[in-house]
Amino acid sequence: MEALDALGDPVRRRMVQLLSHGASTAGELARAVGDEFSISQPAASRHLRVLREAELVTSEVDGARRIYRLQQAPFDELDDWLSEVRAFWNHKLDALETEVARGIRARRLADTEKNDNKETH
Amino acid sequence: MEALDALGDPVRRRMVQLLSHGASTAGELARAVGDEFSISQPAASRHLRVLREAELVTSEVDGARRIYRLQQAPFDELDDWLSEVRAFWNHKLDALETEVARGIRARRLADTEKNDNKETH
DNA sequence: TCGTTATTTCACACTTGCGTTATATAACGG
DNA sequence: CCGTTATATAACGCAAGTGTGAAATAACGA
Repeated sequence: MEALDALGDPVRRRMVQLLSHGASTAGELARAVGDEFSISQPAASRHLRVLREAELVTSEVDGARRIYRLQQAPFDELDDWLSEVRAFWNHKLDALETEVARGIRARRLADTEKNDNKETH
Repeated sequence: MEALDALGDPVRRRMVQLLSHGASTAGELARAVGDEFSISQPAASRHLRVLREAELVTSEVDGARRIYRLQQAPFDELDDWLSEVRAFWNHKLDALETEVARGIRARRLADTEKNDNKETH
């Protein structure tokens, strides 16, 4: 799931989203994200490079411009990964509860939420 | 899709995957990823914090230990995002091709793949 | 109550990533 | 050919992320 590495950035996610509506040129993409995120053309170009290297997109030369297109495979993989992860919600009970259930449940209600919030913040 | 920010790290992805098999304690998770990625327990704890703050997991106090659990909502959102992106493969033609198709198609075959590889590397 | 176990936080070093401006390429339209 | 347009790369600064060891907390078990 190296695809997720590349998607860990809002600019690139936006580019992917834009590309999901159809192929686009580097320039169009750069202008779009440039407006939305206030970044320069070279910055956008760099993001495109990351997407290319992660093989989430391909670029095709058309004269002086490059046409970018989403690539299917990595998104299929991502979907598989997600499905695998999400599959567990079909279980009613999970591993740890089964193993060490005794002793845990008793103390739960008291300290759960508030403690969690305190330590997170 | 801030969830994707947190998932842009292999250690955290592994943790999520482990948690998808059922709840687990900070210690168990730390040992698991510690072995696989050779990182210390505090490092693992920090990753758990990121997951917590992204609300991909919740932690529950159980005496001296913390039980971590996957949270459903963010994964549902991720799934929605992915579906939206993937939806475009149902189209046969995309925006740019429709607009500027003339002149593009002609040159395609020649320089596509090799140019792309050269510039990517 | 004390040593141990579980986990987080702190302080800090180091690496990585992202943005910028300037510059290099290359194709276009006259 | 030349100026313009489209993109990518280079060089560099800065902020963010990640790792480490040490220390703070807190519950546990005897």
